[in-house]
Amino acid sequence: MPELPEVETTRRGIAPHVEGREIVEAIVRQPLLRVPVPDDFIERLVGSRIGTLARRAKYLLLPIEGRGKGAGSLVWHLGMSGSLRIARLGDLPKKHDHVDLVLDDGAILRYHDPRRFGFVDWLAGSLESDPRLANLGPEPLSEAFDAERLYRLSRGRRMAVKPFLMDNTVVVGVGNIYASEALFLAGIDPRRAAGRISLERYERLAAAVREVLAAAITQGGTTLRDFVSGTGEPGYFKQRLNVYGRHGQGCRRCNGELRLVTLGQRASVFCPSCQK
DNA sequence: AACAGGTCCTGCGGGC
DNA sequence: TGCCCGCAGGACCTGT
Repeated sequence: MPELPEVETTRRGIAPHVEGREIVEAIVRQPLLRVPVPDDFIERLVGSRIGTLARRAKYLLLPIEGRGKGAGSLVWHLGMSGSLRIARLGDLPKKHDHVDLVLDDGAILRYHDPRRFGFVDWLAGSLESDPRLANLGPEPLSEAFDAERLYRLSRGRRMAVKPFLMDNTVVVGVGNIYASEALFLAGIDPRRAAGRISLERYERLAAAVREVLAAAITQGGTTLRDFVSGTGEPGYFKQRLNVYGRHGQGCRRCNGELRLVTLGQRASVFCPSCQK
């Protein structure tokens, strides 16, 4: 479900409700997520306080200002179908509401994830000490991400540019929706070999990635089925999608029929006349 | 019944 | 031979 804009929307939505609050109760209804909820999850959290939320790639990071057992962070990933939102005492958990953190003002941070591809894990040390976070590429909205990087890392690579753009060691946070959209905006055929794209065209692609992610964050993310922000609202970027999910329909630029192909096991929609 | 927003692992083939 | 890389395919799970 969530790519970078949805995770960032979640972070912004829940932050005002959880930062600085003490966790008074932790409830784990289903510990078997992609990574099992740690055995000492509850004892680690109860009585601790939540610091300033951060995001790295599609991971949400919740600093835990621990007491006896020491400080650390929760690393929370929403997988394909996860969402974190604020509930109130008395809001009964629904099916697939796997984890609750009950806060000292009665708010509840509630994790919902039907497919259970997401997880919440405890990280005792620095972010670099977690292998999941250590080898990530740069944030797409940071200075470290630019065309020169895309160009350099792609030389000699025969894989299609779309899966290349979705490689977390190249740049983080770009999933199937926004990779498709950025390639449309840049006018690049998603099937083109990554190593055979010029620096000039990567300039357009890097700009398109930044543009589409920033616009999606502004719109509160993309809601395809069930994504909701931390406060329960859907995202409105779906109305702005040019290609994702629109195969068989007309291109918004040339009105030609959008085509569907599979690249790296993922559906990929593009306009054969606008994307070369 | 196929397909869905994401990672993680295995295995193969090729180059050194 | 052995090791590393790039890449493809499958696995994980439930809902529609």
